[in-house]
Amino acid sequence: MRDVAALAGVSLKTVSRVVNREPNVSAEIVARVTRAVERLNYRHNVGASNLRSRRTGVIGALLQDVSNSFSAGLLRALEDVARQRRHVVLTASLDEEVERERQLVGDLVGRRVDGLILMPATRDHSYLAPDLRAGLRVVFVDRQPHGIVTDSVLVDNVTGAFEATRHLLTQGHRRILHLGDLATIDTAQQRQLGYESALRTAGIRLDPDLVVTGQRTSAMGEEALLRAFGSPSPPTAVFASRNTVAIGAARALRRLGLSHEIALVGFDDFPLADLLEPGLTVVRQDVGLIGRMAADLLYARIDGGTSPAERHLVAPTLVVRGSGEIPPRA
Amino acid sequence: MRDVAALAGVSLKTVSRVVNREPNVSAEIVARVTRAVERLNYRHNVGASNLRSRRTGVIGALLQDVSNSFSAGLLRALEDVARQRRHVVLTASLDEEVERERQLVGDLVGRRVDGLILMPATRDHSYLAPDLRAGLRVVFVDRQPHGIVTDSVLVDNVTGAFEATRHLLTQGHRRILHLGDLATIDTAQQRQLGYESALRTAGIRLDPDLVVTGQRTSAMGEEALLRAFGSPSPPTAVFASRNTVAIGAARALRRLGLSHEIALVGFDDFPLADLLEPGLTVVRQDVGLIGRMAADLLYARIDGGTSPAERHLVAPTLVVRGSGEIPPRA
DNA sequence: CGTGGACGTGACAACGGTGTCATCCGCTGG
DNA sequence: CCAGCGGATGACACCGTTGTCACGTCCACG
Repeated sequence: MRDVAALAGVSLKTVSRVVNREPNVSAEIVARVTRAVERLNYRHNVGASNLRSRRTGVIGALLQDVSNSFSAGLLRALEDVARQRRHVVLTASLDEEVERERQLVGDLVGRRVDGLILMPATRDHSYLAPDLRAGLRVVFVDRQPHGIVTDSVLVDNVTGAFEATRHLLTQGHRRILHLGDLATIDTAQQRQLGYESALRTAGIRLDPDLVVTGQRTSAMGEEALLRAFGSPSPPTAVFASRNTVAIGAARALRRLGLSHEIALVGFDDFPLADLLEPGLTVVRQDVGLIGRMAADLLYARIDGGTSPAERHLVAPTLVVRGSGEIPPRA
Repeated sequence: MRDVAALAGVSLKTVSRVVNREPNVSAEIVARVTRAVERLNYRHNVGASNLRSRRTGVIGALLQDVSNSFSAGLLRALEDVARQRRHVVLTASLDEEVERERQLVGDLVGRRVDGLILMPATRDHSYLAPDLRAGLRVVFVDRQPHGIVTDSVLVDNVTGAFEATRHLLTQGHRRILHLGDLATIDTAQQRQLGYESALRTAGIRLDPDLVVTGQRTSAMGEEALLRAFGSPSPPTAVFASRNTVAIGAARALRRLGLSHEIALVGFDDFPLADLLEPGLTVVRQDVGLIGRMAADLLYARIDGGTSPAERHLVAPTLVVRGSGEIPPRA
């Protein structure tokens, strides 16, 4: 920058003005500085600039796993909102690891991100309190904040799971297997709640053998389903509480030759669910919408918004495609 | 930091030493400083630190679209390598937009990223030359650098497409529809080359009506396929040069009730391809491997490596699942 | 014709750290 | 006994910008 100033015959401050497109610089000087910038291949140092001006133009996104279609879709939506502000996004995957979340939050705060989108792996978020007090803006996505008060965008998992289960009950199913995620995860608990509540509403006693938790990967889902069908009184329908697990379940049913005999409903849509045979009936969460809402909340804070923390609940919708409409075997 | 130093009764420099875990600080002082850091909720300002120490611990990843499974998988692999260095990743999607690439590269360079992974949207990369001369490290992924010399990790698209096409020819197909991506994209050209070369090798004249380019989305692929099957002499097999397009093609075949009559091979695997009916035969690129190789190349440079630019070619593999093994109709 | 205000520009001190070097101390070895 | 050396600590300049304020010029207005 010093060189640019020298070449253009102006002061550092004037170069700064031109580079930042500040008003009240004469057209001739703008031209001279611009020429010098190009001649010298000058690259404005954003980091140094941030140091003085106290905003980095970076938002952080700590998601579950960016290679999963849910997180990836969310990231993309965040990016699109950020781009309009000429902001940029720092991402990382937490993989449900508590320690990693702590460490990455610390890192991003140290980098003075302007805001943070968090899909937490932890259950207790009070560790964020000091940073929040110091002005950190955080929006939780998909999972509730515990122990602190901050904005969040959540999916109504209870209702979604309730609807999914009721849909199966309506077809006449009475033995519905629930393949649940890690019991420590907020959303997994809520989905199980919805499942149980639907059964209760229908006057059906919960069979603990029909609830399997701790399912994460498609391989686990596949195995769990095979196991359930090895039992003396197998279920006639399956409710998988996660996209990967639903995929595993579909794969297992295929192996057993039961794709058209056993009903299956998944939580969370994914590309191609419509192309399976039968098409997979799912509860869909609108990732694009969720991402945009979260980003909008965050930017409202960044713009100085100071209203009480908001909690937005997005309603999932049941997408009927065939797999969930199979009646129980005679 | 000043406050921490005061509370601990040491100099700024000593706080800096403790925070950076430098050796040769007495255990007692480390303890005192650490206590002060905690008491004051001090957060080390990474940006300020970078200013003096000239490395940011950030790498940039400019990909095609982070919500696409290929880019997302790549990103995840990059992230994993970066994490081992305690580095962090700035990501953005280019959507094949030339101007966006220019702008984002400029932004990331301005932010002084330690290195850049680029899956370019542009065809001419000479605009990077000044930055390269100034020390920027860039590794190209999936697409070749043009007009500059730098590391790259590419997939052998010609061979992949050749194999895919030959596979169809082996089943006896003679009229193979090729659904290609934008003709401006490197990989799309190569795939078309592989397709043509396989036909030539088999002694078959290229029918220009059987080559459709400019296909990007699944909707476009679906439509293009329907159009092709509206013609008087429809193809008996389809080679789709992109995952989204293959999905669209599969959807169209389903609509036409031809899933089991017309052979289909796609380029680029995706989750669930095995669960379609019939399973989708694809040419698979190992995203995890590609990502890791790219990151390793980048870090070799960041570590000071100064060998001539390397060009790595990853061989794709044909994954046989059923859709590609359908013989032509009698 | 004097004065006040808008405009264009620059000097200077931050921003929050770290590299460099000097200083002091205790210990080793000739 | 002392030169010499390595370990622990601090002073200070500097990293590349921008906020603040001061200054000079020009013009409009009473």
